[in-house]
Amino acid sequence: MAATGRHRSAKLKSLAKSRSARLADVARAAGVSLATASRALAASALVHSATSTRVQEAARLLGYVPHGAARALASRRTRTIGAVIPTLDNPIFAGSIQTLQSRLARDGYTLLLGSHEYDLAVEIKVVAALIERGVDAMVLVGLDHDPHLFALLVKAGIPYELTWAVDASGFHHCVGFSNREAAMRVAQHLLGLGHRRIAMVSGYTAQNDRARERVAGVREAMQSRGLGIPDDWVVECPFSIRDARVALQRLLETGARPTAVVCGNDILAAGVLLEAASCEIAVPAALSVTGFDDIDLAAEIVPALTTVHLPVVDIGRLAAERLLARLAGKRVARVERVPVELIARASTAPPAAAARRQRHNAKIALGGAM
Amino acid sequence: MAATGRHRSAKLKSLAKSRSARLADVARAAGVSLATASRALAASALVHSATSTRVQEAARLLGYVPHGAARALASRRTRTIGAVIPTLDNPIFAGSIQTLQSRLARDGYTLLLGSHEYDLAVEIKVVAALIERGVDAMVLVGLDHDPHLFALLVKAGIPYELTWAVDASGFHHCVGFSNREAAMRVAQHLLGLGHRRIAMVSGYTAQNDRARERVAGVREAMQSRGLGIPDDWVVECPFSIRDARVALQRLLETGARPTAVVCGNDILAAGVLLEAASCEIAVPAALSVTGFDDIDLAAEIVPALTTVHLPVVDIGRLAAERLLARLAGKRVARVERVPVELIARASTAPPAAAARRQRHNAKIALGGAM
DNA sequence: TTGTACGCGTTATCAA
DNA sequence: TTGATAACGCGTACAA
Repeated sequence: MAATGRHRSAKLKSLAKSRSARLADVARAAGVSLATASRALAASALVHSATSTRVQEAARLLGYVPHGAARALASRRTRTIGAVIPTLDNPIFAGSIQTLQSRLARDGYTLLLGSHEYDLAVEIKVVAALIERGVDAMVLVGLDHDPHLFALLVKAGIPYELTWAVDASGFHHCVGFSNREAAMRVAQHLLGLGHRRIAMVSGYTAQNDRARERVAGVREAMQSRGLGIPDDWVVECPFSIRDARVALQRLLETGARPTAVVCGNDILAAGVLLEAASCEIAVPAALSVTGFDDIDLAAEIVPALTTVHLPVVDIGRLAAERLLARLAGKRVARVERVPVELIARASTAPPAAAARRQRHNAKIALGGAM
Repeated sequence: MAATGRHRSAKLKSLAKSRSARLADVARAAGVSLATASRALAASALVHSATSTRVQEAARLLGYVPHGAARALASRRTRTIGAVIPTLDNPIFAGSIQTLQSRLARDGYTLLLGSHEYDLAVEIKVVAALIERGVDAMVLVGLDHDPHLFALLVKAGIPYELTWAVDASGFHHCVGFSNREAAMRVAQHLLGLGHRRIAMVSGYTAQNDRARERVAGVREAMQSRGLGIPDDWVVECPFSIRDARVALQRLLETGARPTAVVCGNDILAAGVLLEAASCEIAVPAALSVTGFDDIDLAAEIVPALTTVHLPVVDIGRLAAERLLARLAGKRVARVERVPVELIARASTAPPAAAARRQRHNAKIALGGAM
């Protein structure tokens, strides 16, 4: 119906009721210049409070909504932050993105989301797309990335935070923890219980530093006791309950049976627990099982899962706050470590042999001392 | 180091090696005008293929990245789509967002994500923020929204799709299914098994049409058999395993015990199953339990959960494709229904009394007929 | 098929 | 404290 911009008559324009108001309309209504209107709405201190309220009022009356693209073009920032994660199909990433998004929204920032399903070739394309969208900053997961990815970010002058891991070199800004040390603690817990025959069910380690470091951590803890893990006792599979069940089957087919299975995350551990149950392998009596992440299910499943608690919410919040601080020109420590904690629950116990030995020793002790 | 825009000398500018290339640079390098360069990169048919390749090459050499904001300002579209969901802390939303995002990315669109944690007052603010960001279209969940929300979208001329439900009035574009009918099917399954005493554990229904319709569906199915549900047999709680456990406890405290519990989703059902196990209530012998959604866990938990399978991936994909089609000027059916399916697994069985009766009848039948 | 020139709606600079 | 005006980088109607 109404003319839509090709006709430039001021009178027509004021009649085209559907055209949404822009800053010029607000300025005219408030009887000030464009510049003053802009400053008033930006809550700049340089404007007289009377004019400021007049402008605010005019904006409210006209239902003025700033035009993001125009603002971005002029100010050279979009108030938009990109996050690229492996997948949303994992409660820890979903939870941390959730927090990231709410925290950013509080400061007027919006989250642009991308995911790559554990394919780093996809990841760099997603990153490029977000850069083109003009994100002011970016959140990534882990240390493994396409070699050109950081060059892209640096060239575009985009600050970024790596999450869920810490960069040993201290070169990248990051907020996370040492996956290796956390995994070592899991292994030490099992070693302390008397386990010597430990197997693993892990996610694919090829393009995933977190998974790789968790395997390395278990290996390292065992090596320091002169122990090792046979290659066919480290089974890699996708992060799903079903795949983990198959993985346990493969593990059990290797002949010799482990007394404990360390899993790369709680999803895998849930699969191992369920498969053990359906094979009538008692957990923890005949097999100890550990997870990683401490998702909700871990505490509720039977038997409750021994796992490593990760501060999912803190990671999202800290990533947001560190980026907001940096965008505001503040300095932050390059590396921010968050605490992780081993939660010992019912899925781990001394191995059967050790349990017998312990009972035996206890009897002797009782008989001797008392 | 280098001058950063305050100095406008062309010579200085060409020396400031870090300034990223813009279209003018590409055009100059290729020896064409701005317009031709623009068209060549837009893969317009109007350009000679030789010039086109020349421009592409120049762009590649210069590492040219289009400026999203400038492009958006000139073209009046951002190639960005907003999605606002209740929470990512639910595998069905996470999964469907995942698909939505990948499908959009395939067509060069990026996803702007917001969530509101089941608070519609928050939702409308998030929507307003996305509109200001200039999203070309929007995806929402369900039918319950702030009354002003649609006005906002219409005024901004933004197409949208409602998901996970169908609008009975046929007014809104939507892709989903009837939550009421799906819930009726669950109830009919239980009624068919012989259950008459059915209770419910539901999410909060106040601002959530999906939850409300599921409760209504069960009530409707029972009423058509002259049955009902006492008010204290419909317990509402947050969507978490822990809260569902508490809900079942409250249900059992009401004195009379139901023979079946219909849960608003699989998370709640998992909580009910786990709590029943820890109370030594045999499922399904002493209590039947149903879920809704068919998340991964449903098929794996013991006993495997009878639930309604929802096509999570299809909903995300269809929402994306319908929106892309509409943005391309094509027409799509206002309402797109996706099929849902009752999956009967091990968590449901005839109630104990009915089971006794059935065995009894079977004996008589055997004795009489053979 | 290509080029010219204007407009997109803001912010920021500079002068008043 | 305010105003005039020049960017910001690109798309596209129109002319050539």
